[in-house]
Amino acid sequence: MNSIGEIIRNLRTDKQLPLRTVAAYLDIDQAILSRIEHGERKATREHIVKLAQYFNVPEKDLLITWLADKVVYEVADESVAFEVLKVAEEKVKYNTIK
Amino acid sequence: MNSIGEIIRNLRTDKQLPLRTVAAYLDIDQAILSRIEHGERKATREHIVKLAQYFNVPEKDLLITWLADKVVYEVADESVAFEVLKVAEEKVKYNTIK
DNA sequence: TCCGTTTTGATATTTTTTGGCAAATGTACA
DNA sequence: TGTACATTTGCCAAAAAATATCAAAACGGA
Repeated sequence: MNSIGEIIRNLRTDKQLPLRTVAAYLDIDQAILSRIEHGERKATREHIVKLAQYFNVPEKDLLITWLADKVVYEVADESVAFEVLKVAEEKVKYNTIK
Repeated sequence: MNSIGEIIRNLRTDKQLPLRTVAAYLDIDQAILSRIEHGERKATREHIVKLAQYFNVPEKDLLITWLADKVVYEVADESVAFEVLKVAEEKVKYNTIK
């Protein structure tokens, strides 16, 4: 169960690219990309989209992981985390029907 | 499937209390409470805790609804919303084991 | 040790969140 | 309609959080 940061790092290191190169492509400081890979910063949606293109992986997959991480971040440290997600699911279902 | 705002409003109107009174208890402007009830503002965790005490309802229930709304807000408008929540669930499970 | 890469600290900047005030609007009722 | 009270809304200010930048420190292989 990899975090979005771990996935990005794997994609990058598999191609043996330095932070500098990928960061340049994203037009951000390499320090930021380093922090994103470590989960200390959140990537933006644009970053995710660009990375999917850059590494030629399905954008959808990357977006799902990215969003899931954001959701987990919201409920982390909550003892009721699981219940919250269940309720959220019902709400999403309900909203899509309407 | 009521939103946290609707629940708060129901609790308040059931007791026939004006915004002013409840807002004073929360130590916020009544305008803010009005917006919270309409979902235009997010309540803080403290607000939720105080409201549970004030209306004598289980804090846990209110917190779950509050958090679920926040989660739904994160993934709303996402076609992959449901998948995101499923992935988030697995991540939460995985984290609690660790 | 040297060199390229990565991480981290300090700080600046921007964005988001939160709140307050006052005016406008709504509502019930004499 | 007029009045009293409740609610909503627009606009702005303050506080908090997120984000970016730079430079220096730390790391790791040759």
